[in-house]
Amino acid sequence: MTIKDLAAKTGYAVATVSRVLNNHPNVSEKARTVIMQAVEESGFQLNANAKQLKQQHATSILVVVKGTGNELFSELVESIQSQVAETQYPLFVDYLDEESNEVLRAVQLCREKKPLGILFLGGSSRNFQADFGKIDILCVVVTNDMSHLDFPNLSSVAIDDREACRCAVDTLVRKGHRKIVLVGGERVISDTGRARYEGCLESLRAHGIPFDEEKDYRAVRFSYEGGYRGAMDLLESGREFTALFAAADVMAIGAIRALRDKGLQVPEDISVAGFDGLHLGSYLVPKLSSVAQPAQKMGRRSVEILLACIEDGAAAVHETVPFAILERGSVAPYRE
Amino acid sequence: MTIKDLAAKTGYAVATVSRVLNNHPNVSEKARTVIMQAVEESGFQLNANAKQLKQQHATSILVVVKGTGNELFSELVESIQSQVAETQYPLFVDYLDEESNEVLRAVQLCREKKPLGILFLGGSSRNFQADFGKIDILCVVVTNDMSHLDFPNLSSVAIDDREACRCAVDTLVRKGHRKIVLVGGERVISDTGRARYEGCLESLRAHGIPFDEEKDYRAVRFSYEGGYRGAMDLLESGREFTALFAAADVMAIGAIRALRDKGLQVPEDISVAGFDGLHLGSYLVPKLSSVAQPAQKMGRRSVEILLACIEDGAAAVHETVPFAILERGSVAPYRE
DNA sequence: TTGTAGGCGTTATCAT
DNA sequence: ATGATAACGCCTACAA
Repeated sequence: MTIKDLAAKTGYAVATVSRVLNNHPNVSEKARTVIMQAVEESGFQLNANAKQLKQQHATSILVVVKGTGNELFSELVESIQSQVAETQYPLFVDYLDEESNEVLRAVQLCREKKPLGILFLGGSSRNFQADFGKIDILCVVVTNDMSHLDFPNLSSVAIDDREACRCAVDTLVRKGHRKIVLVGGERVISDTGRARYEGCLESLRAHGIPFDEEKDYRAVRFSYEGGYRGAMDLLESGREFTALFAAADVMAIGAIRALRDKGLQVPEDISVAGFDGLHLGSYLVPKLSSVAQPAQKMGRRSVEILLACIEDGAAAVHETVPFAILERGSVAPYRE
Repeated sequence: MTIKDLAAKTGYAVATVSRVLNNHPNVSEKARTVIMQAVEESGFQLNANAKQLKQQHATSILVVVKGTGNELFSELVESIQSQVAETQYPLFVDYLDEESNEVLRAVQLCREKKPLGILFLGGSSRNFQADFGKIDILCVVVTNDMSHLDFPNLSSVAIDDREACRCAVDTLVRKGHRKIVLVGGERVISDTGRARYEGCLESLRAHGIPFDEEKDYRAVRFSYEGGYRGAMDLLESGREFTALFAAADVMAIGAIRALRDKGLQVPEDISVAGFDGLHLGSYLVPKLSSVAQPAQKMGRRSVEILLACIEDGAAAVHETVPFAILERGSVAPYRE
């Protein structure tokens, strides 16, 4: 079934059928009615390949997600999906593992699908620096700030990771903790890892709390296993501490498991705080103290920004959204 | 850049260029070398739209995932991705929310992308019954058994949910529990919900343990919140029990939170077991007893089956893969 | 082994 | 307001 068949069936020309199908002006009420009815009856659908071949680009929006099985990204995807569903644009989601280069992947996807725009969930500024020049469509990266990059077609929306970590560690200090250790990301590789590390250090420094990178920090992967290993390593190094801050909730969960495996109670013996504010955290025992990234809001804003750029030619923006400190059961005041 | 440009550049005709690009026979070594080099240089890529428009179908494989943020499915997707990456076929992943009709979505995707085959992660037999007839390409559903459906182009690979639940409840009984309550899925809507429920009942019945659906069962959504509500409801009904079986790990996690909110300890006061065997479970405190679905294996088999059907014209099969009972800390022997 | 040419389903330009 | 028709980039008989 093609528009040719539809034309034959209704007695109109293909051009008219095409006009109706695309809501173009300059079609009589009558033609519209007749043709639409034929469309209903036959369940006809335009051939996307032919359409895109002709138009040289799709009307779709792409989401490139870096890392499968990331709960924060899942929430983000859901938010984005419901947001985009209200528009006319089809949405495609593409998942890569954490190690892949999201920008190179996007370059490829652009050639293949010629989408209107791309939403990146996560991304490394190193990759963008190197290869984003090859991309000429509108993009926004969510979750990582890219304001230092200055591409005219690249926006970003994120929380201030550094500031958020500063606040998170502040709460630990405010509760009396002075021996604090950190489990975080690889600072050289991960922008997020670096920003969060620096935020933590700022707080520590501001409070005059000594910190020895060698002894008090472990760089691991953003996973349960990473958190477990990092904490275990710290524990077995013999370093003493009363609080552990993990740069992600999944790491915090792994760390708690490690503490328990060493016979320590959370938060009685050691306080633990995480980062991300996953829903999961509020179901754990004890509930996980964390820093909430507003997934709903970030998803919504990223779509709004992208659409503004696409539809109204708005300029790229770099938006910082507010985080929230979640003080819950896994952190207790320090007591002798 | 098109094959026409490539033809002009190399002095060959478009047909020859096309042949080289598609690995057709009947091209001279020389032509192949010259053209491939030009391709390398220019970074040329075929226009998928034109190709598919012409061929009337793509060479891609589609994964339709029912439910975002499902850790088991994430593991499955990863397994499938790495498996398919070794082949020539491009892979596309499409996510729907739990309520959408995956078959209707697939019908639409077939029209749009004309893929070679589809892998369904999750799916309701009701939807397949109603609309799978409209799909004429090869499919396999993973995680749900579809052997009762008898479509010649539909395979499935799954564990035996019923038997797995029977075994899981058996272990509870073997540990002395006689007052067991269940939090599961909506049996009318969800095949999985029903199969698991029935498996539990079989075990209970076999051991002569009384069970009152009204009082001992709560049907909820497959989520933390669902598990929380289900358990809370049971708790507040005043029903006495020593063990709770949840038809999914996420439900079990929610249930444990509810128990703790009521001042009960797991497993000291109440034992809890879940289902799915998520990695997360082994990091929780206490570690979650569960039934492991072999994500790696299911992913691998589903791809193997699909490729066998596509490439060798193999017949549809319905495969049952083994599950494993994970006995861990959240279940304790019953003691007076 | 290589080249020529028609057509896949659609949109858009130009007439009418 | 409607119709005829030329592309879009590719594949594939068919011809050479």
